Amino acid sequence: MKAAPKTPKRKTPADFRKGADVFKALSNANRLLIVDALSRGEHCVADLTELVGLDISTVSNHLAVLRGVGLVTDDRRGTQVFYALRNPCVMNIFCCLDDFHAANDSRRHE
Amino acid sequence: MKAAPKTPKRKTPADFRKGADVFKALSNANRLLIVDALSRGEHCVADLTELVGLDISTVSNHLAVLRGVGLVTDDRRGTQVFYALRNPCVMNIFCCLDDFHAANDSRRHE
DNA sequence: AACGTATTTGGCAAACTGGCAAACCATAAA
DNA sequence: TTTATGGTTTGCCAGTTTGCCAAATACGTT
Repeated sequence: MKAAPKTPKRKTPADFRKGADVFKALSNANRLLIVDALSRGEHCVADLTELVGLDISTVSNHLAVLRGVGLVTDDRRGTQVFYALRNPCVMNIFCCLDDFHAANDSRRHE
Repeated sequence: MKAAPKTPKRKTPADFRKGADVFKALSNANRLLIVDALSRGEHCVADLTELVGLDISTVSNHLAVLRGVGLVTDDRRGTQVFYALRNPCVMNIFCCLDDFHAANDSRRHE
């Protein structure tokens, strides 16, 4: 059941702003590190804090940014909160990025 | 001839920084507008300037940002400079973004 | 109540933003 | 050479944002 693409192509200024916000959320190395970790499964905040090696409040803020644009979900279970990627598409973006860099790097020594 | 993936998975901090830079370049609505235009074919700076409706120097700066991370190429032909997407992958990222938003939006009214 | 886990808030220096204008560079035409 | 056209670079701006931490707060379990 595919959703009907009521707006086939034309993008509005709001669309671009929305897209820009998502990219901005991804424009930080530590947040990318977090997303990468989440791409391999859900993690609680403490885990992610250890991973990035910053204060837990800082990590919580990073997670809030990712949540703000809908990239991740939070699920409280007892005293812990587990984060996960909301959408596998994010992984695609990651793959695209890899391809992009690979292509550009190979182009370098032509 | 596929390039040998010497580094199959492990991402380094530098990788994340590099990725973050690309996303940062895409984290502006006007630049997104430009990329969208270029996704439909090359354009000279004057065209793009008319499209976004800003000073040509501003547009030139935006293009410099996109060039800086390798997203676009510039090709001088006479007195004009034509810009184009360096890599079709960028379009994939765009598509992913669309899917992402569509998925999130549909989730909104569940 | 006390503990463990996470979020919020406030503060900070540093970096960055997006835009314009003016000066500058490069090519083509007169 | 001069002039015109098309882009780029640089300087500048006020304002915003960044990323981080520490302290205060909230939530849940024991």
